[in-house]
Amino acid sequence: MDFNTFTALAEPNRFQIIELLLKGPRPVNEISRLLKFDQPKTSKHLRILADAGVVEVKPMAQKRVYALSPKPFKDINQWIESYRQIWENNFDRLDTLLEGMQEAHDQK
Amino acid sequence: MDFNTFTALAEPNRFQIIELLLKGPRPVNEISRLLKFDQPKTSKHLRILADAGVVEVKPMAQKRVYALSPKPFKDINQWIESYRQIWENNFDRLDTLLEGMQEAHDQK
DNA sequence: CATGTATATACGTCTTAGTGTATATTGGAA
DNA sequence: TTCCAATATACACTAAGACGTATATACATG
Repeated sequence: MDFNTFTALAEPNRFQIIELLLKGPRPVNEISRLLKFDQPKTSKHLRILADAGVVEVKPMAQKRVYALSPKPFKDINQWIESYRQIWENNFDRLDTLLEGMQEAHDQK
Repeated sequence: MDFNTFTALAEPNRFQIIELLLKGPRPVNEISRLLKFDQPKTSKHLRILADAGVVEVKPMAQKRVYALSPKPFKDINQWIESYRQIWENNFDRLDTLLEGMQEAHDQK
């Protein structure tokens, strides 16, 4: 799991952008207008999202249309999925807890 | 969706802690030892994780055993799930793209 | 090629967050 | 109560990142 994805999501402004782009691709000026970000701010966060592989760009004339990339969503989904049995079980694995205590004891 | 969860996950050291705790609850000294973090560093990141609701503490004598909380996993799962149809479809919604362009045009 | 529109980047500033060291707190045992 | 083990916190320092302003680049059109 690549936590650049999480880094990208962990910033409020970027999260807003992502939630907006979930409705569909948008050019920069529209993202700016709808989220009330000035243009450089929008571009900079889009750059970070693009570097993290969260969004992709399609040039359309002078405009650059940004769209979400499915990969990070699939990554997160797979990560969550791979541990599903554990967290769906509410982590109440008392046995592993005791095992942990045992290791700590051995260390002394 | 609460991106405090993402903030908690987005830091490499904390992510390591989470991956360790996925194997089962652990007391602080064991987390320190296994991840080669000094003790204050471990405690501080655990504090952040606890504040974000990602981990829970159970005092056991002098030791404090940390365990993952299922809630953030369920939250992330639900978030991903709620948009599954969109990202599984690879976001290729050209119609919404055109709709976006239209809005931009209306603005002028 | 000159101009306007759309977007990206450079730069200085400020804030946030992580780190290491030292110290405080908590609980058990002698 | 005194001592030790385990953990938490305070503080000063540093680095990363976000912001606003100014400027550069890209493309279309006349």
